[in-house]
Amino acid sequence: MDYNFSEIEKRWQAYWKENQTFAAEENSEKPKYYVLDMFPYPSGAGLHVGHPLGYIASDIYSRYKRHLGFNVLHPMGYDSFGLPAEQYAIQTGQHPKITTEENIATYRRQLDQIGFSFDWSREVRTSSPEYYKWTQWIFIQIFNSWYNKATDKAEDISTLIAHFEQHGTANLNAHTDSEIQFTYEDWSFYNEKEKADILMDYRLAFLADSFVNWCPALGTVLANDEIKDGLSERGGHPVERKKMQQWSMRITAYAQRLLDGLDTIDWTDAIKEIQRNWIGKSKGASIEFDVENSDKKIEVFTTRPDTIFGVSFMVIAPEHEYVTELTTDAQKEAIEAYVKYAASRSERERQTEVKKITGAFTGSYAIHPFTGKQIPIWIGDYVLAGYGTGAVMAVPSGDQRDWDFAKHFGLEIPAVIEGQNVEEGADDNKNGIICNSEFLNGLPVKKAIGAAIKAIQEKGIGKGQTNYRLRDAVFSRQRYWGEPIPVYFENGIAKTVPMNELPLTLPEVDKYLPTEDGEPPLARAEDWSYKGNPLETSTMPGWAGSSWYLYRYMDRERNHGFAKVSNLDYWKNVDLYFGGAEHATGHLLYSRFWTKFLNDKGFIEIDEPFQKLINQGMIGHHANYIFKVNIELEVEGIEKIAAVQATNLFPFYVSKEIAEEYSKSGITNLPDLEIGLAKFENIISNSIYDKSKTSNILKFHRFQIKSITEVPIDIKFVDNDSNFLSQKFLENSSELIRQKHVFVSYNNQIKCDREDNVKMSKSKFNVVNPDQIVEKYGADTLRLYEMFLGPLEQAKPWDMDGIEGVHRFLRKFWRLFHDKENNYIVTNEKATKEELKALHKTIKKITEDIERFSFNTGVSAFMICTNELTDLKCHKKEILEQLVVLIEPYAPHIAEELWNKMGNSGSISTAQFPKFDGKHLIESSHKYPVSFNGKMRFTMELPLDLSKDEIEKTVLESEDAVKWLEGKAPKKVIVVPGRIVNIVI
RNA sequence: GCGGAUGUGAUGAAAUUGGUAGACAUGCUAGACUUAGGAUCUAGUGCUUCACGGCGUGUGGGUUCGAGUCCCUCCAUCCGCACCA
Repeated sequence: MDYNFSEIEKRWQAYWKENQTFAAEENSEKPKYYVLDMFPYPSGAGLHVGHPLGYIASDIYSRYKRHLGFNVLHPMGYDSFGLPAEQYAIQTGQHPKITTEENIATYRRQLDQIGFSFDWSREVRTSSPEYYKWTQWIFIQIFNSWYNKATDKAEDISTLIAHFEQHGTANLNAHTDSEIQFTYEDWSFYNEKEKADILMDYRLAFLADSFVNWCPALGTVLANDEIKDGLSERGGHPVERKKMQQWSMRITAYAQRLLDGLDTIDWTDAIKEIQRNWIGKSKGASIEFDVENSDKKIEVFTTRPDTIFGVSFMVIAPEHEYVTELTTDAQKEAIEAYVKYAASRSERERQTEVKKITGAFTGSYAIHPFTGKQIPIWIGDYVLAGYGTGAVMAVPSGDQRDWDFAKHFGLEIPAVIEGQNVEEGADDNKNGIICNSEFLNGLPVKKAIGAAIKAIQEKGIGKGQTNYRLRDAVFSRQRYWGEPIPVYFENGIAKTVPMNELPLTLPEVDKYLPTEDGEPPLARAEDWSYKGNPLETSTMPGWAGSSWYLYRYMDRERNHGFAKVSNLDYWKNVDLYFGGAEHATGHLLYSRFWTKFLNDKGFIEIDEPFQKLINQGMIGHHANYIFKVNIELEVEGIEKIAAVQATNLFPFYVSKEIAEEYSKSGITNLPDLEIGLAKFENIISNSIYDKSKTSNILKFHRFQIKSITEVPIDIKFVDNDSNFLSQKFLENSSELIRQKHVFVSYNNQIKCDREDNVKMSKSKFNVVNPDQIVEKYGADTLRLYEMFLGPLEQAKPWDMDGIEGVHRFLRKFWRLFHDKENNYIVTNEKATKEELKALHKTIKKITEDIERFSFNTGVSAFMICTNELTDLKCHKKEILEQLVVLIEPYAPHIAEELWNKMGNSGSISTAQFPKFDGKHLIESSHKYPVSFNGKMRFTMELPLDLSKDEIEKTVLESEDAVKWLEGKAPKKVIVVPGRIVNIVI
């Protein structure tokens, strides 16, 4: 073979490993450059072709920076706590630690064979006690801190205690949920528990009640996306909104700084906008409404206090603390039913299904603060409890959701903006003039807002206020496979495990499930206590470990706290960060929060973790589905068998066509029972199903289809063109068939449904693994191909169609150095003008493309250059040596090989990057496109030193121009020297 | 619903400041070499037309000598929305 990539790649990968080629230097004089990839969760499916996309891009940039003389830090690790390993543990009993280690080993092998220039001496794993010791340490730091708004910083809790001891809450400007005011004397009389409770309202990591999606049957809390139609995705159990005591992080204290920081970092506007929205700063007013015959006041926040005269009712969340009290006896039944219904709906559903308008009247009335009118108080699930005050003053003329609610329940819609047609819908634009609003009449909206706030303040019923949509982040997880929270409870008081006893390691448990009482899995551990006091049983969320890992990489010695101070000072923050945009509001916000916190406490100098961010697009792939028919059987002589049981007993799968046919038949009794039966017989005659064991079951006389569910099926079992389930799969004993699943088909063929461009995941069985590609074409081809697919930031489907072309290119590149017999043919001849032009054009293009992260056009540039040099029959070292350095970031293995063949020793990785010299590109003439009325008609080669007038004259006199002018005189001629000529006729 | 993005040949795409639309690949067609081709090489390939030409960057409009690029309208698709990571 001419270009023996597998031998070359293995050799150089071994060389890099042996020589620690890519280890970042300690105590370097060079300028630093820190390139980081979001570390992967090591899933059981292994690395798929989507993962390396970002890694290749970051690797190209890292290698490029090394050529420019930077000390590059380019590490990799694993975000190795997470649900999938825990799910697997629940199913199989295998410790997640073992699963995770196996998966990491696979990832490492796969990463190594792609030839990344990672500094593996700094690897981190969030699940290793050595690492999470410091995650726990940071948690304790946060727990022992409060936010002083006066200094606009997190401070040690001791300064707060000192303030309480001297002044009580007087002159305190803290970020807190507490409204309790007390004097220093009060404080001195509080007992330990009372003090602890007060401090808890100030701590940045704190215990509080939060709403969660509780699934009683599973005994666990579910994520929004684990819930489908109010039922758990796994098992289909009911889920309810429930208040539970949870650890939370007071990220809201940082809302303004998180907002301001966005202006200092180089991220895309899209991501910044998402974060701005998430933080959701809004200016408006908080207003308290009195309630008739009650001393309760309902507090609302509105951005439109100017529309206060448009309020015709109030809506409070079904979970609002006053619901019970506000409900009159007459409405009791309705309200209770509605509260129960609302609890069954997920927050997502409540936000999404806006057309489904539901609510109930409490029977109570609030009093309008200005008009004194009665305002009915409703509950409605479009108002979310965890959001703002959990109550809104409804202005149906100004807010579409309020308008929909009013229409649905026949409530009044008073107009407050001149010219408003309240029958058509709400009008939320801020350009109108206020009317029907007493003292606000005639004011434009923007002025009215100020006037309304002033009036509200004067009346003492509220004040102007800035609100943030951002909520405190729930930090507890009722799971096993996460960092234990280093807290124990002594007489009900939360205390942290002493620093010198960290890490608090995960205990062994008999099962990875919650206890019978619904306690998290850690409660199963024997003696899960600290000095006789119970330890916290919830664990930390996935974002804990990933919020600070960038600092751990800076210190390879792992011997100096969470990271060595001198190294923190040298590396500062990540210069260039690669990762998916899906982390926009999770990881990317939380790590900014922790960085600001660590900065406040003086542990680090920097304020933002990631200076520049690149979001690589997702690589999707098609997924295939078949349809599982869930039936209810009536077996001869026996009672009806329930749906779930029948399905398990006799599950069958059908193609999309049959599923649709079944769906159309109303999912009741099948009209063509015989046909249905015949299909079963057909299967049996095809011996897909064990006949001997089914004879009894088949004696049913009726079956009902209860539902049809889509089930993903491994793409490797499905023919790519026809979407038929492969014959092999049907014939051979597969896993599904071993479980006695039946496939109903026509002519023994099952056509699967196909969905294109789906995110690759183990659960969809559509993962494309890079291993076979590397084996067949080599890592350099994979690297180039992934870059060649399209713009890095754009989502794109994976297909293998173009990979041959990229591979052919590398072989063509190889042939610039070798003849047909694979003899090395590079010469020391002097390069020609054309050859230098081809090279420098490429140097310019490649440099610009890397700088703007346009790697796909970079690959094209290499192809063009190689094509040109091949045509020029150029085999000259003067040209090729530079070209090899140029291509090294993209295709490092072949570059190392050729670099050494050309007589260089050692690695190419720090060779100087070629410098562009414009003198090779200077042209003496330009091929001018000549347009008539903007349409290009012909081109004309003209010297570049001609003046505008000379160009115009020459062009107009040309034969082509005369033909196109058709004897008419041009109205206007536009000449842009060096570019175009446009003639207007 | 709210928020963010994307629409260009048969396909992945290119066109960096408004200046020759479709570079570079894939696929396809024809040819060469070959016992053979899933190897290699050559030519062609936006649509339409015998041709001259006409039409072409999701839709409709606007600005401009000139628009894929700027402005407005509508449509379609994808992504995120707080316990997936």
